Amino acid sequence: MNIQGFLSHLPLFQGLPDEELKALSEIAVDRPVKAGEMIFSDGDRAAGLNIVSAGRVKIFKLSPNGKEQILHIMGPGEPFAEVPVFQGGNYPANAQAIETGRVLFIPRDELLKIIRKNPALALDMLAVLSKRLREFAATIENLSLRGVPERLSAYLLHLSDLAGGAGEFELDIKKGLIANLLGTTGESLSRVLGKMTQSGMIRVGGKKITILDREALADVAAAKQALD
Amino acid sequence: MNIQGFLSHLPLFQGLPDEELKALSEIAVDRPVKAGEMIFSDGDRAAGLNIVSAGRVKIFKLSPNGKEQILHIMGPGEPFAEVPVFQGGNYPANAQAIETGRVLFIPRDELLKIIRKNPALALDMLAVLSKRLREFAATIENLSLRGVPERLSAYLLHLSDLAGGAGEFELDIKKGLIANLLGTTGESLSRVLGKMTQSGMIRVGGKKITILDREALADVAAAKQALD
DNA sequence: CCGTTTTTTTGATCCGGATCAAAGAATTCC
DNA sequence: GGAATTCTTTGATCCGGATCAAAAAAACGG
Repeated sequence: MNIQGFLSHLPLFQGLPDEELKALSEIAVDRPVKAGEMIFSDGDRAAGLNIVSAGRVKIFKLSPNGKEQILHIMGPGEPFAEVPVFQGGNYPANAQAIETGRVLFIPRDELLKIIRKNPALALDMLAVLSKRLREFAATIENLSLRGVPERLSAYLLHLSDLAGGAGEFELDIKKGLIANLLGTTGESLSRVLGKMTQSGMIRVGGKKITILDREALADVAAAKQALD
Repeated sequence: MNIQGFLSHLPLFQGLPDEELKALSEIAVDRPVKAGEMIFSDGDRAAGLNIVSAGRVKIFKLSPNGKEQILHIMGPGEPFAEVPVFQGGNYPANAQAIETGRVLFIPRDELLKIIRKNPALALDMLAVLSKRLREFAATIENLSLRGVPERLSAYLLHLSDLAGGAGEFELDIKKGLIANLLGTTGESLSRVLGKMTQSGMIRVGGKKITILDREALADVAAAKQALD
């Protein structure tokens, strides 16, 4: 498919003149990635902006002993690794495809050139980074100040919201990944889901989650009510 | 003192034409804050950018039961609360003066207007936000993947670096605050400092820290060596 | 400078959640 | 569609670090 067409639909590039889009699309490279393939590693020298064009990508940190903390899971249309574009230096985390897909790459210099000429694009990028900062602040708050039950119930409520407030929805990724995203382990996640089921807040059937008592779940998320 | 002069020395506003600086300084408000005074609270509607002009300010999150996680400690010349400038909405955390000082405030609309006209300023802001994202990513990594001894030794080595690599330096803030910045408690911090002293890595005299075995401390920071 | 308040240290205990191990489900892939 | 791999659950145990309590040390204010 056509790169320029793809770029023109991204929120990030709204309002960018066609000629700039064309310039971008001519230097952009859209490469296929296989599920499990590393896209870059923490500390690698960074040369530009990446955008998921198909599939999904996880951005994560690893501990010396192999524990993983996922920072983001990016889907089609989402840019990642913006930081080194504006700061130079190297990638601050690892990126790996969790599904077979494609990743588009735009070299740093070209992008900066176009940003310098288009203040609107600069403001869009500022908004993107601001959004990431808010998400990171929430993650820090979760890790430091909240327990696993709080984080998980908030996550489930969030998924429900994404599904239009539906009482029934599918987990978007496998449970082990959710655990690493929430800063816990698969085992703990499984146990907490079990407790939520026992206390009648949810029903779990494989990847399908049914919220039975949204009120109670919200109370757990807000630490107003303990599980168990 | 003169606001325009102050602004003109900030890295953020380097290269901004005098006329723009003048415009900014005319709408900026520099107000005194007392030690312990709240500057804004999490969730407050945000109306502009803040910059510490004297003293120090802590940016932090609170848990329902009062535990505090410090996100940043900002000193003179450092901007804070940039996020809502580009995203709108409300402040994502609390800000409180930890020393008597002054805080300068620039209304959002004016700042945006000037950024739109000055791409260089936009790129500077992008670099500032990128730096914050790197710091947050490091904080998430610390909280999720590293223990208190790792975080504390890295923090001490960092302070030593700031002091030009000196083997002896002063803690810049009181120990309870360091604990909250590292995501732990005063008690735990005290115990870890005790162990580091026992094993001969450092000497502690009130706020004065002497690094006796930098090598060992670096190994603890990298989780290559356990304490105890 | 002395009494008061705030910080820091030390000790004892407790708890959430990680880890280890193994069984049970669900996917994947010829 | 059946064997193999990968995920998830469940059970038992362990450990880092929080919490509670109280003493000791510093910092502060009059």
